[in-house]
Amino acid sequence: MSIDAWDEIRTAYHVARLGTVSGAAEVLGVHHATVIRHIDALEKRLGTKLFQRHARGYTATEAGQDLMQVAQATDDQFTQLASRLKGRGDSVTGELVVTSIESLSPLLSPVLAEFQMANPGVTVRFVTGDRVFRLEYGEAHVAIRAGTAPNEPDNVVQRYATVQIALYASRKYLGDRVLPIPEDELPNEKFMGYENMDSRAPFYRWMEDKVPRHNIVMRGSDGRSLKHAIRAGIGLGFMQTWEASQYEDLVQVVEPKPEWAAPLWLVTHVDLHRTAKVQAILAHLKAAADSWTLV
Amino acid sequence: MSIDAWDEIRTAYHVARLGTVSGAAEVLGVHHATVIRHIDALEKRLGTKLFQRHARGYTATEAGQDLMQVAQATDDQFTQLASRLKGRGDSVTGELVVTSIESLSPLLSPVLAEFQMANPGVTVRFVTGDRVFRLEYGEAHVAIRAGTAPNEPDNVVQRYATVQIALYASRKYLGDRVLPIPEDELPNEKFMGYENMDSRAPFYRWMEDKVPRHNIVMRGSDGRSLKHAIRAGIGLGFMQTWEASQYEDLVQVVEPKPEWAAPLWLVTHVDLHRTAKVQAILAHLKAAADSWTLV
DNA sequence: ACAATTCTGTTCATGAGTGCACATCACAAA
DNA sequence: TTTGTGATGTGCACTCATGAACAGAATTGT
Repeated sequence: MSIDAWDEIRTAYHVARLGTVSGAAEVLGVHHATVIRHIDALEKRLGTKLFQRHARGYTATEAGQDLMQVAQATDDQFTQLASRLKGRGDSVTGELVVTSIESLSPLLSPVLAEFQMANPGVTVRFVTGDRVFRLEYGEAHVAIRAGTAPNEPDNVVQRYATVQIALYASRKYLGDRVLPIPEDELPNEKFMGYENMDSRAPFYRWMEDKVPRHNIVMRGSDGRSLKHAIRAGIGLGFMQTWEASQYEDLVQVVEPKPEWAAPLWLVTHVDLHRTAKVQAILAHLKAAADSWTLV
Repeated sequence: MSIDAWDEIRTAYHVARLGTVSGAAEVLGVHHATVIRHIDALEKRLGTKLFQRHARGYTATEAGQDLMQVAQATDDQFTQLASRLKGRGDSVTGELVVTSIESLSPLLSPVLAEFQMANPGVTVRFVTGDRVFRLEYGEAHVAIRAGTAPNEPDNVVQRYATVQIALYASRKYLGDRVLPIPEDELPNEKFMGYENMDSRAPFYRWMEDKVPRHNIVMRGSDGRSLKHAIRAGIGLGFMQTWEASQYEDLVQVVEPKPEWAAPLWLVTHVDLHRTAKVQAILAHLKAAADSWTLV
């Protein structure tokens, strides 16, 4: 059975500490009648006299002194807690959880690593997965979403960068073909796509639209395996321009189309958005985006 | 700067523990609106978000988890305190401070020692002194007072035993005198008295009245030295009958007079009177008095 | 797909707790 | 002795925190 009158204990603590009801009332910022009532209620609740009353003030009994010691410790702990929380709100320390779809991982990882090195006090956790991590359940501080603008309530959404998408193939696949390949001949090429058909990404809808089923020769569930397949020369596949540019053996078969481009969104929960830590990572992400050449 | 909203912390603790406002409200026995208000107020006070709100409930942020740990410890300590105080009210343990005038020390000491052996958990402190120890300042649990009935407020006074006083002398002083000495010849004898003249004890007023100054040959500040002086044969002196009867060499010169008798009073502070410890010592003192043969 | 349940969040009337004023008492100083 | 100060204690008016009711939203069960 726990005590459900912490404020009364706090009142009793100050009375025991100062020795008088009036003094405690002044410190607590309440009327001395309130202090007396708190003491009476607490003694009734505990079934023990905590103080001996006399005209010069209240002196604590053994029980009262015991309570004072416990309350003293509590007061110290609460004070420490308060300063700790105040400091935490203004400084970037502790855990920082960032989530995004898996395909943005190679883009974001170095930025996050950079952020961690700039803020040694913070532990960055970068979680990716097929399921959407929900900010409102505290699963992450920041989410980088792609596609249509998310409009969940209680989430603050900011426009971020835009990822350009183009069609790539390896030199091995192309051989000595002349580029560019005319657009109306593209459906005859072999393609690769994602495992889950319900991907609403515009470039995949373009592919499902234009390319006959039998020419989609491979599907993968993650971007890494698709990338390897393209480089192995199985066929054409969509890639982000910045990622493809890192590989010498990949050739841009079709230039990025505006309708393929995927907008990115920075999403944070409203309860965490104003904290220094979240603001810091947002600023860092934006600064990194400025140095990107995605177009 | 300490926190002055312990109840709000308690509320937040239960919210963090249970995960929902409704659940916390039920445990706390308050309306869920109250819980929401407490959380909002506490977050505003601390300047930090403690929870992320969503339709399924509240999940604690890092700050909230920190608070929960501290509050958990506090709750444990308060629970322990409560059970400790409850036990203390019903059991006779800890310190027991008894005060009386110094002259009652030989009468009470063995009784208190007996009480301590019957209650091993208690530490008896028997304080005597010329100054009156005040119960209302918590200086003692029980006082044994002599003389006129004390009527301090907030003190509960009970009639105790009556100490009989008589005039004694040693055989050495009396020699082969025939007893009793006629009352009108008593002023010619040598007397001993207390140092402080303002003693309002009736037998001393009798002495100051009847005996001329030059026959009061010695004054002492404590009973022990007077007792030794009487046994050494310096003169006559007042003693309590029960104490004098323990010494073979002392002779009762004048029988105890009713007007010399000193009534004893058991005095306790009203705030402590109902505790088991005080009740136990009072019962023990009364039982000891029943076995006395003071008359 | 729809209903039921279970949360949060807000508004408004009410009552418990608070503040005020005054009485009382004890101690100290003039 | 008297006066002044500073403490506890108590009745009364009032305010603020609380509780009730309702609305909205999301999840769960059928």
